[in-house]
Amino acid sequence: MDAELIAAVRRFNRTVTQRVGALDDEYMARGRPLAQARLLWEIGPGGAEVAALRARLGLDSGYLSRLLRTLEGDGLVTVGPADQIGGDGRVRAAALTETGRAEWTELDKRSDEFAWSILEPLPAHRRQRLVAAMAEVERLLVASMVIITPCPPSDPRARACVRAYAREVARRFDDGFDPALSNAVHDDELVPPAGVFLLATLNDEPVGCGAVKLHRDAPAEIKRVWVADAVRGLGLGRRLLGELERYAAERGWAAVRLDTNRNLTEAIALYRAAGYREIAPYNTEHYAHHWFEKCLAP
Amino acid sequence: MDAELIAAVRRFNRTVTQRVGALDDEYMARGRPLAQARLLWEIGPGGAEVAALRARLGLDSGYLSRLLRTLEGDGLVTVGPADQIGGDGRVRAAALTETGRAEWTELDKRSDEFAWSILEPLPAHRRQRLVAAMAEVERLLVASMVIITPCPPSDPRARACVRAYAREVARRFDDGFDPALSNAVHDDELVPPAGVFLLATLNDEPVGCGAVKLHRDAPAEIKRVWVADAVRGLGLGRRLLGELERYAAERGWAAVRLDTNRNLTEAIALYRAAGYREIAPYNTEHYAHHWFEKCLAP
DNA sequence: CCATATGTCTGACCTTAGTCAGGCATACCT
DNA sequence: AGGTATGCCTGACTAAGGTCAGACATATGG
Repeated sequence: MDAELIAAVRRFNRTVTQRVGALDDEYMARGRPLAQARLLWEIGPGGAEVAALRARLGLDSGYLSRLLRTLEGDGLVTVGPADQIGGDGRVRAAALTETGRAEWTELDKRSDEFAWSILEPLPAHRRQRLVAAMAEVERLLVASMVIITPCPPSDPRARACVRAYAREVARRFDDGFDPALSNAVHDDELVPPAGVFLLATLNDEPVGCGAVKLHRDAPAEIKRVWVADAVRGLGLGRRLLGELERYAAERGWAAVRLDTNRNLTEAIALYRAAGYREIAPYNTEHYAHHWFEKCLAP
Repeated sequence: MDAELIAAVRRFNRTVTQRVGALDDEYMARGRPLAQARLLWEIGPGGAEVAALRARLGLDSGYLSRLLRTLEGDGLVTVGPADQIGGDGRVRAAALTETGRAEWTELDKRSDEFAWSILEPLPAHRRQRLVAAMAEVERLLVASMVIITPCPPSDPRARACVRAYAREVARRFDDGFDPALSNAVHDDELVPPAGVFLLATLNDEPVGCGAVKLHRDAPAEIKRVWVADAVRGLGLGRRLLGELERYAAERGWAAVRLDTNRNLTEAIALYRAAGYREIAPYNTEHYAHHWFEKCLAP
């Protein structure tokens, strides 16, 4: 059965990604070297910083620089200091010239044409089905591309997640969210062996997090489970929860618990579905309305 | 609305074909140049003729030859005369050596691993959904990659289709199929301006056909609509029928008709669904039980 | 103000992918 | 038998993609 699933994925990789990918590249390139076309596309009408381009395209710094010089030579692009107020004087940004913008528009048009060439031979109802299936594949692949790793809570990406988490609860709690009123969590409580902070990333972008504190002589406590809007509904919350539970269980904790606010309804549903049962308050968290516990025994 | 469909296809191309395709290549290559890895894979444990490899991989004859020399030099492949009985002495075939077979097995394993790395992060029900959606995308993309073009009926690919058609009806008619008992169709009746033969190909492989005779002072007549097993259920029959009707309509014919055997139930269903109505016999075809006609007025 | 890190750039270099023209042997046609 | 087509091969060549070591200017931390 697993073998069948694997065979299906392989068939898909072969016929879809290889063939469609190659055709897409051809459409994109239109005579120009592919790397240049991709770069031009990535710069886009709004321009982009050189470092961002390097990260997005995964290119060597020297190689990218050379590609930019070529596009500059062809009059498609200008590279200059990225004059953001108070910005770093070393950082430079690429922008499209008039010609470059025209070229970009042409690429955009060709990309549309290619997409249409896939849809066009099909009757309307099959088009709908194809698009629906593509969207499903895309969503699930994105879900499978999310990577969860332990990460120090002081890491900038971890901080960004926690800030996003705070912003969200401030928006959703009935009375906003004032960190001073809430039980604080210190960084060192989320660093082994006291606990752990897990970061979820998609293409190196942080998209979710979760933490667990391993209390001495008490159940472990789960904190700060958060999932970015863009990747909700993909089961990431469930995965984070599972990883946190596993972390505690492997280190000998027999139960985990957590508190939550009544407005976080999806979170509450998630906890129930994951086998948590509601218990009496075990702390005095100002913003909590529900307390849950789950037994980790095997 | 069309724009939305196009946007969805573009998103799919970008995240799925680009990203997964690139990863797949990386897995495949494992240090070796990608072209070599692909070639090794394509040769396979059973070996392959050089010409077949060239066709499948779309490589230049000189380039392929050089790649084979490299693999030979690495002790992975042997190239020798393709000793099929009574075969062409110029044709040569590549086969894997012991080492080559081991390498091939390794590639196979890695391909499995890659597929599993996509499935693994997902819970079982999402895995099922992903595989189902992939299969759907694959089927519909295959459908959209079939190309229909006019083709002389004497073309070897056209002949192959007609032979496959004859084999199939011989198998399915109650009393077999003896061409001598059936109304013959001459090649020149299916060449413009007397008529046309349409060939459907998928990656240059013939996968279906259909023809129409433009009778003087009578409705056009559709013949030999056939679709290969591998691509049934993708709407190709309907597409062929549509193209044939269009061909006749554009040249001024107001109706098309055709005859068929009672055992070809899907064909009969197709004709009815496409707007054909059953009429009285208009010929004395020995194998026909039903006669259909469709009005082409706009 | 110094030492060190970072962002971008240039020059030198290499591999891979691919094209093209012609060569040689075998097959096919008349 | 001779002429032409075909299948595979070699040699010569080019472009594209990519790596690496520094150079240079601007931050950043003490």
